[in-house]
Amino acid sequence: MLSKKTKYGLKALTFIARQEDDVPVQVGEIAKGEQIPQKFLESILLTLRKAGVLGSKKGKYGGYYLRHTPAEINMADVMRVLEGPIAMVPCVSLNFYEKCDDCVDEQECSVHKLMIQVRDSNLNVFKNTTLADLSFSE
Amino acid sequence: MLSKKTKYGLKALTFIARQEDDVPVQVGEIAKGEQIPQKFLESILLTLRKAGVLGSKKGKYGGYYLRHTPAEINMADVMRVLEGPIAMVPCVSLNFYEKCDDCVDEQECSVHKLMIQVRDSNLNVFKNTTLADLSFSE
DNA sequence: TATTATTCCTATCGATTTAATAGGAATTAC
DNA sequence: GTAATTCCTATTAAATCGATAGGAATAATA
Repeated sequence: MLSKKTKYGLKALTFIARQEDDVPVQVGEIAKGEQIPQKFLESILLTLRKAGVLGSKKGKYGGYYLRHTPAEINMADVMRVLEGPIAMVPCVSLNFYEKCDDCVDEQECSVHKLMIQVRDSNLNVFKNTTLADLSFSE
Repeated sequence: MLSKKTKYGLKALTFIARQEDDVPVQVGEIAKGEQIPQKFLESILLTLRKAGVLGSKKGKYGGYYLRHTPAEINMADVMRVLEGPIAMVPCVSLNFYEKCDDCVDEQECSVHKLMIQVRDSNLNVFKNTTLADLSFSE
């Protein structure tokens, strides 16, 4: 299951990407527009900012803005920030690899074999989908 | 993350598929061979039996066996039994569709767009991978 | 028929994760 | 100096996960 955190995060990014103006978008505005609990959204946007996806302006009339153009923001990066590793098991993760305790021969492990394929297939989707693809009708 | 339930279930299926003989395989044997808590494995194999993937023989010298040949068992079916719906959100699930509460226009929803692609890509992998692919070296 | 070994079933438990809330500090525009 | 906003930390309630416990039902075999 996709976490609410990721769902909200994606919606918020889309909301910001769809803004015409160049002024920062406020959390309250996004929360209202996308039906997201404001305090929860605050923490999510904070995470995205710390990861370098969003920038922020503090104080009155502050808010969040994209650090790059929507077409430059790919879902592999975003998903890693919001949802964690793309691989379903650590033993096939490119960025967070960990050996299984139990597994004797990784190459012979059926789970490993299957999850390698799932990882590749998902990575392909995420890498080739940008925030622009999600934000604008084609 | 892949649940332990699914991981153990896949390993157990592979273990059974690799058996030469035609005699039922006992839970204890699989648990020992694959380092899986026996009681936990019991409940998993029960689930697989109720779903029609495995058959069982009760009583002394009983155990579990595949209801079909490994080449006939595809991962889409197995994953749905063990891990639940393949889609990451109900609004893109083919077998368990549910409308989002919040979402006004499904076609315009960024999450929807992305998750459709993920579903298709995963489904493609799962449908085209059989237990035989996972169980035997090529 | 008694014994033994196995699947089958239900219930429970502890730990972890998730989703959300609370309260206020720090910062900035005006 | 005031109002509005992001930023930070802590807490909580509910759900899920992984595992365990105990025993009923069933079947082989001596």
